[in-house]
Amino acid sequence: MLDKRFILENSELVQVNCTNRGVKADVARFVELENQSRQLQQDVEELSRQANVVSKSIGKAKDEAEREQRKDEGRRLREQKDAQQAEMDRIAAEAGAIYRSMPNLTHGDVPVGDEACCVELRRGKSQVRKFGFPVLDHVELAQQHDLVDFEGGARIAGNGFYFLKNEAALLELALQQYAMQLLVGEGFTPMITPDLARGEILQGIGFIPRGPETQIYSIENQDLNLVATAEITLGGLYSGQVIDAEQLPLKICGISHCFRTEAGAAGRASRGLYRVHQFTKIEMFAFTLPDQSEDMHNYLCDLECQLFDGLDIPYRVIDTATGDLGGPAYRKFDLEAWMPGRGKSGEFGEVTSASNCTDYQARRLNIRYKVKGEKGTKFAHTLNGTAIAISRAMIAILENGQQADGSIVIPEALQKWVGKERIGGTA
RNA sequence: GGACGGGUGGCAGAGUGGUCGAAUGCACCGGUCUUGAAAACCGGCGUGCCGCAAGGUACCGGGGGUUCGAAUCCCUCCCCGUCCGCCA
Repeated sequence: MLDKRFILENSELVQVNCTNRGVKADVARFVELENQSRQLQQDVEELSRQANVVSKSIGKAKDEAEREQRKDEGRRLREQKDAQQAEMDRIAAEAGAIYRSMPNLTHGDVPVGDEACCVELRRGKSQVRKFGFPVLDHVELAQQHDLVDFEGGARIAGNGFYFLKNEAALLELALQQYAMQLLVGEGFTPMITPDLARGEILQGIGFIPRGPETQIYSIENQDLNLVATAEITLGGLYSGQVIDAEQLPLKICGISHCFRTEAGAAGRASRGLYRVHQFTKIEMFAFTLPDQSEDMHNYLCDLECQLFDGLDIPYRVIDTATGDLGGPAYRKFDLEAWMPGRGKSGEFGEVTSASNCTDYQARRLNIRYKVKGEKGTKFAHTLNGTAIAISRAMIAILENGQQADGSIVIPEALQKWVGKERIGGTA
């Protein structure tokens, strides 16, 4: 959420930002309602004050008659207050709906426009390979080497679920180790998080549990939801907390399973492991002071590059355009890995994303920091970035590693955990 | 899952219907004393919102209720502890 005072003082700017980001929010209407609500708030407080004065005088009343008369007066004042309050609540509810729909502000360098306007910032170290043989996609490779059981997954949980098998199962664990080791070395606190979270936490991060549009699986009869990312649990971990400023920036990385209904998504682009209902993800999360978040954002992106360079996977980094940004993000960098088997002759496919959410999530989740010796508290900045989303990384590894003899070379960095250099072949 | 006991400021902990945003201690900040430090003493010290300010208002785990008035009484949910049951 944005700072309300900022919206009131910069309503045109906020309206333009909403438009750029493809959000229909009537900022002028919000300002009108907010001003009305504030006026009513003052009236309510004045009536409360009067009623409080009356209440306090009752204890000191000299006789029963006076007490009764004061009680009547108090009752009358509280009734007036309640009426004003009801009016205020009604207006505040309408204002709140608009307020909650407003996306975060946007970094000045972010390209304005839709997906086509996204800007490529850089490329990874590894070059896109030229294959001297017919390229297979990861589904075919997995079938050849018995790595993924899609039919079994469908039988027990439905389309979009799968069993990782043989080297693929070992690859998942290897990728977890690989990412966690690197991040721990960078000073991140490693965590394994709950896979379920309360609705309130999901909403604070910016997800909408339940309802017709939801991407979230929910537990029946309980306020629990399967998480779509560890961003939810890691960000939620500090909800309602006040952090000492000296402790910032705070860097944590967490492994969770991620569950997504992916309603409406289908087709060749989501074949195989690309768009699934469950996968494992290692996520980076950071809490920072406001003036640290931009550097942290670049740092998280650098780490993602380091991770994929270390796997010898070609990729490009994209500065996501305004129309493609989610509500909480101030700026978002995506890593798109080269997937040789994707599309007609290979395509880039999103494997990670790093977002700077500035104080947008912190305001919703009430995550603040306090500077020693200074009065009051301020909202921290939050950032999140994918370290490794296993299923997508798996696609890139299998497809980029395939050889003319049908074997698949395992990236050197993972070999010690998988226990071999290649999958299949004569070696 | 069942029974009981709890949830109060950074921490500990008093407060069971009004004079309570809340005693006291510790921690923290400023000062006196001291060559310096410690100790001692003096003063300050929660958060949000409205307001230039004075001040007002709200907040004692969350939500709702009773009452002129709720940290205090009632309902409900969440969490923590102890015991019992079950169990990787």
